[in-house]
Amino acid sequence: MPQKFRCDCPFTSALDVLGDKWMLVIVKQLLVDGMETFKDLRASDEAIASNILSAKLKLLEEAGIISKTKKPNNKKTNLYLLTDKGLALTPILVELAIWSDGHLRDIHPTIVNGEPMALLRNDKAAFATALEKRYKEKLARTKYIP
Amino acid sequence: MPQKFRCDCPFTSALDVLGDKWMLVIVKQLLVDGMETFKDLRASDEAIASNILSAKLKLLEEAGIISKTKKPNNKKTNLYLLTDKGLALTPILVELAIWSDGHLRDIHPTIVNGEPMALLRNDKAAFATALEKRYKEKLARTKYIP
DNA sequence: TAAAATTAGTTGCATTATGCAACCTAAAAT
DNA sequence: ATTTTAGGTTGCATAATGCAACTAATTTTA
Repeated sequence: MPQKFRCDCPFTSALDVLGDKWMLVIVKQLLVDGMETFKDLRASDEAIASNILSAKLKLLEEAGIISKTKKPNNKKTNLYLLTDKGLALTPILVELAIWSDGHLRDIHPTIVNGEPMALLRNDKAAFATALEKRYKEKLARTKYIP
Repeated sequence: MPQKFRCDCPFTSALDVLGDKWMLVIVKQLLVDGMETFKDLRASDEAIASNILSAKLKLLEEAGIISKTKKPNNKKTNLYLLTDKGLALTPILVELAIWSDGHLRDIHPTIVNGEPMALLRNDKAAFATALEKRYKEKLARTKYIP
């Protein structure tokens, strides 16, 4: 079924696609945590159930945010990779992390706070660019079978 | 009940608070659309049900993103206003709109596309600053009864 | 000042989304 | 040839969201 949109507002429309508990988390796992298979995503700290993961991967693919392909020389393992449309979500993720860093530590003190967070605070545009660059290099290394 | 967090990831933690269909839409209505009362929010294009609105306003207040106060000289009408923590969500909203503008028009051609979108495209930081400045001026004009 | 309208909700019930545990199939590894 | 692994599906439980009707207090109107 096609995506439903509540109205013509650009803010709201993004949330019609992305506004749930899992969509952006999965994008983050692919972009930031280096995950690329169903198994990777299942085994994450976030602990998504396999039926939910399956459903969300379908939605992400329908939305054009990820593409599903096979690992080279392997008929079993699927690769889930971000498209350009999915990579373009990087600045949103970066802003989410900045807000967490600045405004969530009081109620969630164990949020990670190492070197990468210092980089993020220091120059968010550079942080986003670095994430995108790293991911594009990974794509270039991956023998991509569309 | 206190907020539950899935893990210590700053990306995921923001989504534990904000990742649903309504939280950021309500923040947008307050920040961008100039809404401030229960009635305003109900009457929006997004058409939220009153029980859901009621529940989400409670959550937003518990999270410290909005504060509830009374309209001056009026015992009936409640004002919902963004706190600093809520105003700090502006860059997230701006990035969501940029992504919609650039990547959602193919599947949702009626997304608004006027003068404000041109400003957004041209300088997103200035756009965010202008939104925050306008809101702070509005707060200054509002006789605030905390 | 009494009646009408407005604001800010609540309540009960239906539908949809998410979560859990068990299960299945095909491919890969042993 | 057998076992293990990857990528799911299925059935059922719980939680989130949606709809329509209703209420209570305040404010406006007559």
